[in-house]
Amino acid sequence: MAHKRAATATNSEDPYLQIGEVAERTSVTQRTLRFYEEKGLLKPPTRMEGGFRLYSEVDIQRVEQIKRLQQLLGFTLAEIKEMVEAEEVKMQLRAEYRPEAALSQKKTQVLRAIEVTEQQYGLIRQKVDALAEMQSKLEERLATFRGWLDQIEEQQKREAKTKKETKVRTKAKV
Amino acid sequence: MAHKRAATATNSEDPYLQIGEVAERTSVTQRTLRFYEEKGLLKPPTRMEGGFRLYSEVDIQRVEQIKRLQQLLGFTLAEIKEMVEAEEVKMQLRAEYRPEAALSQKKTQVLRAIEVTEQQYGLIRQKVDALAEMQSKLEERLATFRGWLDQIEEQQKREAKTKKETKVRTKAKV
DNA sequence: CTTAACCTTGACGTTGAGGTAAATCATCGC
DNA sequence: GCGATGATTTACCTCAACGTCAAGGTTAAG
Repeated sequence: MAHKRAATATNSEDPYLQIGEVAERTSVTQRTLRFYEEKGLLKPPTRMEGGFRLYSEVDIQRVEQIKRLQQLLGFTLAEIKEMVEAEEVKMQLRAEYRPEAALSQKKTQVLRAIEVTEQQYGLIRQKVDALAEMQSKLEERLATFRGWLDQIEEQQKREAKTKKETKVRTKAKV
Repeated sequence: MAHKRAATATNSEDPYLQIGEVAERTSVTQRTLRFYEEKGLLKPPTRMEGGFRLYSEVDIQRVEQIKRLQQLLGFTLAEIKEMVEAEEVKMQLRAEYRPEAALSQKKTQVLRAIEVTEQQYGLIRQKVDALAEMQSKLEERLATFRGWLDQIEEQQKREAKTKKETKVRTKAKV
């Protein structure tokens, strides 16, 4: 909390971030960041002479992506690593996309990228489908419950009017 | 594999299943079944005198539900336990839904069930939304890649015709 | 009755995803 | 140059979600 070391450690171009800042901004611990690096989920960041890690905005994006994949979608870190590597392939592709390269070679790269992306797409679709099904089941349930509730409330009204005993007939498939 | 003990252990009404059968049919290990029981995810099944567990079809359904929640949605067993307990509430509700009960009491129960279900619904919606976003991003990507591919292929055709050197201009936002 | 195939409980092992602690080095403000 | 704060590594700890023996009881077939 004390002496805020400027976000830019070397006063060069990009605002480089130290591990503490990154941890704070992404809400993961420093340990986790090092762990991800260890496991190949984050590429080893540049360092300053002292050995301190210097992260970029891109790294932050990646951490956030990892968190989403993990928390919302339940991927394991191993799976995420694969996806991240695929991402890497795409990035490389983009970086190396120079007209000078042989066309056939570029074609191969693009094809590869398409393949990888399609695979990811398939995975996500599967999950979406499964979720959609659960969702509709829950909707059905809710409808049933609400129906019951209506009947009960109507029944209550009627009961308030006539003190006579009445039988409720509200049995439905849940 | 040898002497197939009949699926019905006691020759009473329902076809009760032993743990081995259940394991096979649900593709989880016996250990996992006992583990789930230990953790309260499966209610303790009935036993025969020897102590052998006797499962019902309902138990199988539940195991499959657990698997879906776990694998497709990345819920932890603890979370699943909560959901399963909520499910239990609903089942109880259904079972106890007799006209004899006080109306106000029934109303409370139904309200509770609705609340629980709505919470689950919200959880699922969150995930669906997040997934939908990733999905559309991937679609965008695929479109971009396919565009590149088209350009490359056209380029190749042109190159085949004229041996003249040509510069490709295909830089897009990924 | 024996025996193979199941089942029981229990205890310890493993893997994934980190947390915590200790000892040392680096930086910054002064 | 000093001291506080923060970073680095190394090492061990934890919790979840099972796997894997171990030691013995149960059941059906022959």
